[in-house]
Formats: sequence, structure tokens, C-alpha cells
Amino acid sequence: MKPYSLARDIMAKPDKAKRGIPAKADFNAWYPSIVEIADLVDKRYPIKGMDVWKPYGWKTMSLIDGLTRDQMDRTGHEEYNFPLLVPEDLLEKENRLVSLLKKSREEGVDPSELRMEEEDTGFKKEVYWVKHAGENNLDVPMFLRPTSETPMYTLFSLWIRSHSDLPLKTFQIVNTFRYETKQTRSFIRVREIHFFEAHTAHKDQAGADAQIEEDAQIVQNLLHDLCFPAIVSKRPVWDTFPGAWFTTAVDIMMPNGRTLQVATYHHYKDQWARAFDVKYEDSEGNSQFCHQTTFGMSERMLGAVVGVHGDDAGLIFPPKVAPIQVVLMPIASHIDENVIVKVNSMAKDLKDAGFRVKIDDRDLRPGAKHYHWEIKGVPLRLELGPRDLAEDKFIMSLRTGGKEEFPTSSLIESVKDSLSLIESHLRSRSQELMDSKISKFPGISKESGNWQLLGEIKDGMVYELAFDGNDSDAEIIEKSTGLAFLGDCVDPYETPQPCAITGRMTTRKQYLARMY
RNA sequence: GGGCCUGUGGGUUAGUCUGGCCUAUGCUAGAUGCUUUGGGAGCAUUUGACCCUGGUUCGAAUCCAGGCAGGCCCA
Repeated sequence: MKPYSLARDIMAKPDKAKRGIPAKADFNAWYPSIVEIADLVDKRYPIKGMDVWKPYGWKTMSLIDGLTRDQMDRTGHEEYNFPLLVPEDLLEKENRLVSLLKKSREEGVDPSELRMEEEDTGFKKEVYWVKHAGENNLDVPMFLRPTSETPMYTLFSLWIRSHSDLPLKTFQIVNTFRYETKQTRSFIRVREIHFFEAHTAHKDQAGADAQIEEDAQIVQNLLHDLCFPAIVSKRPVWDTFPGAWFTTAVDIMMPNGRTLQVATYHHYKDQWARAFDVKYEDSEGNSQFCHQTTFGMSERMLGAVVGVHGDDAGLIFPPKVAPIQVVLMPIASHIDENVIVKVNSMAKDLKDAGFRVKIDDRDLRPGAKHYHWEIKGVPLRLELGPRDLAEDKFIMSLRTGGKEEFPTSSLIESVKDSLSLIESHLRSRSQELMDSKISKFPGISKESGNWQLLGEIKDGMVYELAFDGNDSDAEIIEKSTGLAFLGDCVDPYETPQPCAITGRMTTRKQYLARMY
């Protein structure tokens, strides 16, 4: 009898206390739980990697998209919406381009400097096909876009005729499809991807160069709004997007020490333009190929927001993308009917001032409401009861910690200040997280013909090193650490350091990480 | 590509090995009523499940086969 009831107490209480949220220290369990408990998605749709967006998750994603649209608007991009289906023959064009580039690259490089294994390029293996319609087989099969270079550039070649059509700056926010065979995770690895892609065409390389700079700035603006730092790297050649001259990627540090690629921008030079015949007539009447760029981001940005900022009590949304920024909780409103009147008028003032606000007048204990909105990551919780009414004040709790009283006369300013305080809390926390997960590479040396690491490679850490080797040197390091190169950091060393393999002095800073 | 594991109310879980004590257990969530409201209140009543299709058997949540769905590991 006794042991039984004891066991039940032990099992029941911690669960109840946290509503079944695993500790964040157990990130691999915490993440999938919290996305469902906080009601961002429903994973029960019976196709792997295709979650249902619930209103709270979709609203957050829409707010992130809104920030992106603001940036697009600021930089003169226009929004398009291309069809989901692409005819097979366009893929052939892309494949020809990719194999051509691969061939020329291999011809220009000493084969001993190349890595042994080369992944299959292109998207052939991971596209969904539409091969029949009704009872009939289609003459030309179609696939669901995995990204939109091919459909868009087909039209670009029709739209662009003269130099006055340039630059052409386009973007769209659409769903794309990739047949992932690996384990899927909400927002991080999915088969139907909520995708942002900007595609631009320019007169010359300088125009495309400038676009890449602009993309880099846009990403920094978004990272600032979302309150986390990132590692920005020029990807190694073997990890460059097919058809790109170079690829720059933005990686976020997740709490388990794996990095999440949330954005990429590619400089295509005129390589795609040649494959898709994207040309214009310059002012001298000569036909020229355009130089193109693309810039992609996805719902992974939301995955990073969830993963980086949340804690044991639930999500923490950065104020700029929180669907609800302030929740107002009337206390003991049955005792004094003026409570709800005052709460309503405060909510109206806040709304008029542009805040996203919700009144929680459910018939629940205040404690239950606090816990509920903590799980949902609402930045500010505001309480007002009969006592406050008498003293003309209210109580505000910050999701990042702390509870304070303010006079009602300073409502707008105190909410505004508290939201920006939360932003700075989140920024410093996420910076600390990233710093704590990066460590110096222990070094590697050749002992009697075998490469030996000079120190332990810990699970869940990212390693920084100076590296100036070639593909096969990189492969040695990747094989012995089990980690992957993120590429040349855009923020190199100020003074040259010896390369981990060749010993040559270099300012090239690189990171080794386990990537999602 | 190769291998392994799992499928029980909305979630979670017992039962499966060893077929019958199952009219399927607990927690949580939901509904209704009373009550209650400054950090997860209480009581009462109550809704709700054995993935699908076959097979074995007097009898299947339990054993077998296939399907579907999900998860994990290795290349």
C-alpha cells in the first residue's frame, strides 16, 4: 500500500508540474515535445515530415515572413507566385548545367586534391513526381518544385529583353517539396517546406556582387529582430549549391551544439543564365548574359527561434514575432466589476499603440494562466486586480524572468521598455549559448603515417580552426572528427595563424560542426 | 541501400512474453454542475481506445502473415 502510493506521487507530481515538458537539457526530447505542447503544429498528419500548421505556429511564421517582406520591400524586391508543378524537361536543363560545371571543376583541379566521395548533385533523387492525371499517363511528367530556379529562369528569359529591365529583383514565399528519407523534425527537416526565395538578375558581376552584400545585410537585420547570433560562412566547394559560383550560408547554434543552416545566398555569375538563356541587349546593342543570385530561407528560422530561446518552462518568443506580446489577466474580477472594465481599456490602449494583445478572462486560477502563457512563450504577462485598481497600478511579469509593479499611467512606456529589455535578455543569452558551444580545435598530426587528433572531440561542440588545406586535407579532418566544415567564416582572423594541417600561415577561419 | 523496433481514448500509460480473469488500468486533457480566483484549488457526475485486412483457435489487444503508419541504427 505505502510503496504504491509513494511511487504514484513521484511519478505524478513532476509531470503535472511541467505539463509533461522534458527538461531543455534533454534537447532532443524537449524540442519535439514543445512544438506540440505549445500548439505550433500537429504532427499527427499521416505523412512523415508533413506537419499541420496550427494557428499559433502559423501566426508566428507569418510574422517572420512579415519581417522578411519588410526587408524585401525596403530593398526593392517584388513578390511573385510561381506554379507548384514543373515539367520534367526543365530539370534536364538543370542537370546538364550541373554536370557541365562539375566536369570543368574536375578538369581544373588535380584529382588527388579532390575528396573521394562526391554526393549526387541536384535534386533528382528527392523530388516528388506527378506522372499521371486521372486515368492517363502524362506525356511529360511533372515534379513538385524543390526550389524554383528552373521555373523562374524559364520566365526570366522571356521577361528580360534590355538593360532597362535590369536589375530584376523578385521573391516568393511558397511551399516546396523534398522527399527526405532521413529522420524528420518539425521546422528543421520536413518534406513540405515553407520557403522564402529571392531571385535576382543583373547586368554584370558587379551588380550580382552588390546583391550578395545586400542579402548579407538583410540576414543580419533579421537575426537582430529574432535575437540570435549566427556563423556566416562561404561554403566549401563540395557543399556549394549546384550551379552556383559560391554559396554563403548562415548557421545558428542550437542548444545541443549542432548547427542549423537557416539561410543561404548564392552567387550564380552567368552560369544559370547560360543554361536558361537569360540574356539582355546592352546599350551598345550587344547581347549579354545576366548575372544572377538567389537567397533562400525557410521555416527553419522558426525552428531556430524555438530551439535557441525556449527554456524548461516552454517557448520564449522574441517580441517582434510573438503572436501575442502582452497577455492581460484580470484577477478576482467577480469581486470587483471594475477590474474587467479597466483591463479592457488597458488592452485597447495597448492595441492602439500597436501591440499584439490578448485578454485572458478564462475562469481559471491565475497560477494556471501564468503557466499556460509561459509555455506559449508570451513575452509579457500583465495582472490587474482589485488591489491594483485602488492603487492605480498593475503587475507585469517578464517571460525572461522578473515581476514588477508599474503605475497604470505609464502603461505604454513600461510595456515598450519591457519588450526591449526582453530582446536584450534574449540576445545576450543566445550569444552566451553560442560562445559556450565553440571551442578551439585541438590539432591533428601525422604519426607513423596515420593522422591522430591531439585532443578529444566532445559531442555537442563546434570547433574553430585556421585551415588552408585542399579537399583531401579537409576530408582527413572530417573523417577523424566526424564533423563537417561549415566553410570560410566571413569574419576571418585578424592576424595569420598556422593551418591545422599544412602549417601554412592563414587568416582563414573555419568551423567544424555537426549540422542538422 | 542494409538492419532493428513500435502501433491501446486527444496525449501518456498498464495489460501482450505465458490467449480466457479485459465489460481493458492509472495519470493527464475534455464535458457538466457546485464551488473557487494575487503562481497549477476541490468535490461529484461524465465522454472517450486495442492501426487495417486476413489467418490460427472453442476463444485474439495478446500468436502468425500481409498492408499502412511511425521511430531508431548503420553505410
